[in-house]
Amino acid sequence: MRNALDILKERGFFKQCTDEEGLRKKFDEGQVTFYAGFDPTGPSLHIGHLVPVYAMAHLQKAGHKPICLMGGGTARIGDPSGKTEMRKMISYEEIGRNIEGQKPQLAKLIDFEGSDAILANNADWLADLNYIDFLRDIGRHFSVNRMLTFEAYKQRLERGLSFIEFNYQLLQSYDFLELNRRFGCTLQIGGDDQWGNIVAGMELIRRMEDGVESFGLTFPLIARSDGKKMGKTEKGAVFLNPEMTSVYDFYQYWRNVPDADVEKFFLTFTFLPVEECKELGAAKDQAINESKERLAYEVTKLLHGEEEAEKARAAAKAAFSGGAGGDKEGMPSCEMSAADFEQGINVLDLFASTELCASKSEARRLVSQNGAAVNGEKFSDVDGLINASHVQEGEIILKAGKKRFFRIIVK
RNA sequence: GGGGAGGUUCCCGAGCGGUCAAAGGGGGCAGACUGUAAAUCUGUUGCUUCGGCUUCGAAGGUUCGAAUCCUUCUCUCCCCA
Repeated sequence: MRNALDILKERGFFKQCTDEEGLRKKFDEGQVTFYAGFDPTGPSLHIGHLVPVYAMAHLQKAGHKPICLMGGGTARIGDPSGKTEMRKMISYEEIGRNIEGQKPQLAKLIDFEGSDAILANNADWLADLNYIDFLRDIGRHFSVNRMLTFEAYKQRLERGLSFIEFNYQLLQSYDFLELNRRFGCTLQIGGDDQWGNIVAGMELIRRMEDGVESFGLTFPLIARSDGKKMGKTEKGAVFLNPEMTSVYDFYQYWRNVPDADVEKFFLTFTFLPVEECKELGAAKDQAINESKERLAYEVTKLLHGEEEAEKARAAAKAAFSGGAGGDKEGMPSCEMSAADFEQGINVLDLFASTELCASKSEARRLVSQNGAAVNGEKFSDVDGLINASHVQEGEIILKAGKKRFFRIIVK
């Protein structure tokens, strides 16, 4: 079997490693237990959280043992790495709900059922820590001088850093130590912003466990070539929970990715062979456009299942190829009664009642700027009415701009 | 605890008694161009029954009139202890 390190490298999951040769050897020798941390500060993971999950999936496929560490304890504090603001504190109760929400999402990519993968929660050992004991046993191994040299803290020193956040590194290091003791975990992986915390954890293990060796590996932070934040849209993050981000929107996110990112996204977010990813990403013009359709389908299939992916693809095709034919099932929609259309409904009111427009003013703008369409026909009369004559085959398709569709099912 | 600087529309940031729904930039939306890409250009960007209505940390007050002045409260940042 190929060394897991090579797999990560060729798919773009490798930024730096504390001891590459040592880790390579370790991977060759047998199963390595590794972990990555997740912050249950929200009810659902979003696309931006996925990189570590994919990396874990690759390592698991290569025969290694993953531990997903939910930061049930640390979520109450907030990691200062890469952030300029202190995070809101949330209750244990909310954290518990968040963990329940995220678990099945992790399971889409990581196999918990038929394997020895572990889902841990650091609240188990952090929640009841004794402050004095912790300072004595753990705190004494940390040098403030040293911590202040870490990039994550340096930046925050200018903006302000609370003592609580300053302690994050100790807690994360302690996590690594605990996982090492409990499960023999010897490798921590994470985004490159975690480098400092990972290294600190390794050092703690070395000191407290009498020279036990551990490793750290980080992946590059995945950014979009257009500078937009990964997984963020105008509407906000693209979540994995279909109630927060519809499968259709999820699909559309990948469908609309910049050309320059296609190869990278295939490598990172699908399990297609490397060669194929490169080919798909190297395509030009119409061909790369088709690559994006494939990308959207593959990623949607992985995270929402084949059936949902088919629906989203069919809905997108139906919407973009002129409206006729195709399955519109996956398109955002609502139901209205036929009686509502007898008198006719003002276009502005209708658009404003859907997710296409947030207010009537916005609808007015849209219509007067010639951005609205009904059943594929431009509709620019602000005072126009939508009535029964617009109902075609029991539905009305509204369109805002070039690619936002909404389907009204008339009963 | 003492002193100072501030909180403006999605974000940054002007405004400092009327001409302010509030400059400018970013972002967003729409149009043109395209490939459901990028870049570019143009328009637009509080809500509205189009009469008005609600916004400038919160509550009061002064004024014909306040984002702009006064009082109290609150939050943030900085300096000193």
